[in-house]
Amino acid sequence: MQHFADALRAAVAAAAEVGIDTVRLEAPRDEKQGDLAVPCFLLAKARGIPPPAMAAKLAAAMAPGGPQAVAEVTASAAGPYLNFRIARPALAQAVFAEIAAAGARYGGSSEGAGKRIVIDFSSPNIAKPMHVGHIRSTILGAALTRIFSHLGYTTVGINHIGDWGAQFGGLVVAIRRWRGEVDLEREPVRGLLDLYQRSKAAVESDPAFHEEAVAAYRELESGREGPVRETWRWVTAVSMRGFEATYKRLGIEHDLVRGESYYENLLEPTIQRIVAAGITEISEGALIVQLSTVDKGLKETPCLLRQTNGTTLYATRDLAAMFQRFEEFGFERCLYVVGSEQRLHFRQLKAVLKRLELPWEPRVEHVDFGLLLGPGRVKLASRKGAVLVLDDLIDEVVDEARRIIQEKNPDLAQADQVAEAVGIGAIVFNDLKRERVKDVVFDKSEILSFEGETGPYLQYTHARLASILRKAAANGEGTAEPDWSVLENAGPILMRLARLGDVVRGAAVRAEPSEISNYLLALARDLNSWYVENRVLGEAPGVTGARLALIRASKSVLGNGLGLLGIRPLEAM
RNA sequence: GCGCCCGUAGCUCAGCUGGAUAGAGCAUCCGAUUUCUAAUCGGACGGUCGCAGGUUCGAGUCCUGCCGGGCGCGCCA
Repeated sequence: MQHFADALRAAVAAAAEVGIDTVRLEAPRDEKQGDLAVPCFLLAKARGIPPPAMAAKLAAAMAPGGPQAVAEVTASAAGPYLNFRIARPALAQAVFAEIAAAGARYGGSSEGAGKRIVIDFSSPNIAKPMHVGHIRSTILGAALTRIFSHLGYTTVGINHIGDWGAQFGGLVVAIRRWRGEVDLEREPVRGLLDLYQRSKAAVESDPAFHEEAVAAYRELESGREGPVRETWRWVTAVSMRGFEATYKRLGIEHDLVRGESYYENLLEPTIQRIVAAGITEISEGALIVQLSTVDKGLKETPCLLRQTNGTTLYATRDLAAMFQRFEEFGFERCLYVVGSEQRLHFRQLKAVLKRLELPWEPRVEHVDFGLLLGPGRVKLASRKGAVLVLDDLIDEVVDEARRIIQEKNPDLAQADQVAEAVGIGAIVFNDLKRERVKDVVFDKSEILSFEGETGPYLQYTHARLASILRKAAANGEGTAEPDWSVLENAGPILMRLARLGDVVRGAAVRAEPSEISNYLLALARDLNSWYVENRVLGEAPGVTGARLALIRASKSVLGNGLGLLGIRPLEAM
């Protein structure tokens, strides 16, 4: 397919006598206008003729037998536009050949070979179960990891779990005092959550508890082995086991699990390094870096590295982690998949890197995303009260999927596995279908609906394509020489199939998986409409052959795209 | 007050680096199943692209101002 685009640009450049870079090839809004088009405004200006005249002149030059004719392509002028239509048989064969040759790699490339992308995602806090507030980072980060891998990058997914901080002093004390009151054996995660919440309250209301909590945290920070550290380790291990189970369900893996505690010993060297650079100052007893010289917007918000009481802060730990990551991985990009409420924080970190004059500062990116809102657009706060545990949500959606399968396809084999995949597909797609920056209103009824622009819709489309292929194989159909002329009406699908690589690349550049989601929705819509009108099986052998080739290629592309998002393509549902 | 983000159909959103009559899904209404899975498909209804200027041959897209909503703003993470 690419060779058509290249040939067309070259031909237009030659016919218009301009440099190839001034020729912009784009997809017309309306398919009827053509497969590709060149608006002739700029070309006309360069040559001093009116745009419609330019378009007409180019169309003539590119007519069959003309000096710049491109094989299999018809050029026509429509006002100031030059439209191209690629002959369907040639287009179909080129696209299908590419898809078949690349297989699971289709849509990918090797452009990232030898380059590393660090992706910090999910990063839940220990002692609490993962709740719905964590799904965005988790699902976005996992999708980005797959997208970059598909483009040949070496990805390093890091789970920066929150396993450090003063709150663990309180938790340790709560465990010490009340461990007999909750079931830490059978339901350790829920038990810990209970104790965690009680410790939060106790720290505020009970001065004695507060004092003990502070002492416990100091003990933890000291690095000494002992009961406090042992308890903390146990909490970490229990929590991680819970997270791992959820990740496994979602098909998500991290390459490294490095909590905040990992950087414990790097904090002082990090501070020393920044102090040595001479950019720090003491303000109101705290060690800070002024940022206004590199970012005017940060005039009133310097970066705090050390509190008056001597302890470090969030920013200190993140800076330590950034330095460490750059030294260890020499990343091409380092992505932080973290909510947009932390924009200021990351802007500050980048400003510190700028003040240090580190050339790799632009490679650090905050891949931010909008808020998760509850019904009525109120913020779904994790600290107060009832939050929806992620596993419970998954269970609920999977149950609904199972119910619908029972209703629509009671004879389906392996219905439980399919229900799991459909339920998870619904949740994952719900989080990837909109632009990252958009807030997500957590609407359970929407997640439980499997109609319209949903993961199950895409999986259903895929399953139907699979079903047609299965039946064709069983009938021994599709072996005849395809009659490509019957794909005359499949132009939009063919052009779309050809575009996956561009879409994946764009999604990577902008760290925006929704671009793939929207592409897949459009592809599925095209396909569902198409095969209603174009019967595949039982037609003349050449007709069936050509249509089967389209189905096969489409299934492959749809499957690849779903895989990138983290949704299982299903053979039946 | 300052900084940043968002503002397209009743609701939720697409609209690629500005380009040809602004597109989907949901909701509402009508229709399609003797044939490849109706978790589908077709049709109808529905839009001064927040407002006002500006740049441009051309602006939903770029610039400025305003309005509305949200997030954040030194010793939490």
